[in-house]
Amino acid sequence: MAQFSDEMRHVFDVHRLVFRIGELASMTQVSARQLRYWEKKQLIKSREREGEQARVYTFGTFVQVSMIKYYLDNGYTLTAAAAKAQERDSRAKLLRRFIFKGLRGFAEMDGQVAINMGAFDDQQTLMALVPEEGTVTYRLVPNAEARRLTQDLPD
DNA sequence: ATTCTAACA
DNA sequence: TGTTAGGA
Repeated sequence: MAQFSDEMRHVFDVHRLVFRIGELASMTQVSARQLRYWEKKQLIKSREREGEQARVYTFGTFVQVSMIKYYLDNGYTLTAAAAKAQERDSRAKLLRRFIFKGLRGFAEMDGQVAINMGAFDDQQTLMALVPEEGTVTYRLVPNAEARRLTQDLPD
């Protein structure tokens, strides 16, 4: 069993899932022309291979392009679609932080238990105020204040 | 075979 | 945005 895991580990390493422009184009139904154009508009990124000139895209970019394509197909302009995709990505990252470490940070705000949900942006942290009964509310506080208020739970 | 940039019948 | 030229 351990041997299977060792041998198959590389299969699940997303860092190995990189694509060239033709592959990404067929995967997402977004033309190579569009991919180059979107990159020029700073909507997506590609990294260069050492010694090569051909673009290399990561799995994350594949997801990003897929999202932009989705919103594009639903009537959004390119710029708006990219913004939507970025927003979705931010929410996903926030949710992931919450799932993996959000429950470790607790604080008390206004006499209520609050969960530190992680950095919302460069300056603010999202706190979820959880009353004993009723609706959970959310508040953005400066990162420094969130750090001061939050008490990490022991492992 | 595939990708690159620049340019447009 | 598509497509094509001309080079790597």
